[in-house]
Amino acid sequence: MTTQILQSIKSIVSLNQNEEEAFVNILEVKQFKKKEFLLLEGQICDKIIFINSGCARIFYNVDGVENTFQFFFAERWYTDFSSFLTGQPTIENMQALEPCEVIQFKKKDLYQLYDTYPVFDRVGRILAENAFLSVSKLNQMLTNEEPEQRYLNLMSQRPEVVQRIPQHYIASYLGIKPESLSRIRKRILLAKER
Amino acid sequence: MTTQILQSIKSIVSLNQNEEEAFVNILEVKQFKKKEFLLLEGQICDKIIFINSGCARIFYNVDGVENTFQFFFAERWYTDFSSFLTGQPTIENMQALEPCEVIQFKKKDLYQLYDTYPVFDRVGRILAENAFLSVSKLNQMLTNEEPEQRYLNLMSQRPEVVQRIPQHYIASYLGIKPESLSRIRKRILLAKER
DNA sequence: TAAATTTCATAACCTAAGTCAACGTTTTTA
DNA sequence: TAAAAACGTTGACTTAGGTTATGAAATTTA
Repeated sequence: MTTQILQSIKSIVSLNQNEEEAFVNILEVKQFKKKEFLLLEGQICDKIIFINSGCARIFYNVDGVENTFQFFFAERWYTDFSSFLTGQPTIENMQALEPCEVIQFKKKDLYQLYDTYPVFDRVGRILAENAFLSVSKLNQMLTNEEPEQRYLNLMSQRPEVVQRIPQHYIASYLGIKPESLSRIRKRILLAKER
Repeated sequence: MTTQILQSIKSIVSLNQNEEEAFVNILEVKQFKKKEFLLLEGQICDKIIFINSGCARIFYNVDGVENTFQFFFAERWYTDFSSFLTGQPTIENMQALEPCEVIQFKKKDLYQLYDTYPVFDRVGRILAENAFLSVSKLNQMLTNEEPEQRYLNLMSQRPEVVQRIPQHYIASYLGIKPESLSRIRKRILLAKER
């Protein structure tokens, strides 16, 4: 159950037996059905989530319109770091798109680990840095790429998104309507045939 | 010269005299003329910049097209945290839009401070956290807002941008062409008249 | 301060995305 | 497994932004 998350941690730092046990002790395994919410806007995000299996999307809700901005698959870490840091309610929603098994742990337990085993400071810092790099990259794409180009890049760089995620969520991720994505796909198909 | 940056630091942590002197010792004051580059793509961003006066923009260069994604004024911190962390060359450009006086310090000097005075760990962490919050907010805007709405928000939330920054840079920040911003401004004006 | 450059606005036309509606297919659920 | 819901495509039409070109005003620079 905890094999994957331990492997992920150990790719960052090496843990001795005490440290590993202490870490495993704060872990909680949870199952979510399709469409269930792993995180709901308004909640305070006081946990860090690691996805064992399944996939989920993160979206903002603006006047009833859901703007998807990221997809997460197995082996990926997630927290709304803004809410996690500030203690303010989150405006992000995380929803299972397939049945999900996740491993999560609480902020307060992590902070206790920080105090007992300094090695976890480094884990926390690196997770935070990765979160930063991930959002920065997303912003780069949003700033520099048109929807059609983003879709082409998605196909080549993250094929599992195009294969596993329903198109209307991908459209939302690209900042366009499902009808427009449908047209883009048609354009791409026609271009290929020539 | 160093009054503003010290004040900014002291709003985060309190420093004793030794710590303050050690910090002031790593500071370097620099002047930039209008249009000069404080950071150029391809460089490794191994410094943190604090703006004393003037203003600057950050942009990506994509096939000769400059995509502006942030403006900085006095009292603001800047580093390309991605390049700073990874040691990879930056793809960000920082260009003075007005004559600028900045205070900067090097990564290696900061890391020495970390080792000597633990209080600076907290400074570094909080600057990093703020950097994250800032990119998250940008992501929110890019994901949730249309150019016209973003311009209206810019006018009310950051009037100094609209007042001091040439329109074609603002257009780029909004992800549109100067001609389109001109039309948006006209639309807003007409709407006001009614 | 005169010339050069930059900035901004506007017009005409083009293009991609939005909107609305219809319809067939796939998936979910009772 | 039958009915309901969700999903994806297409068409007709609208709209916002892109492109190209022109010119005036403001700012910079020599």
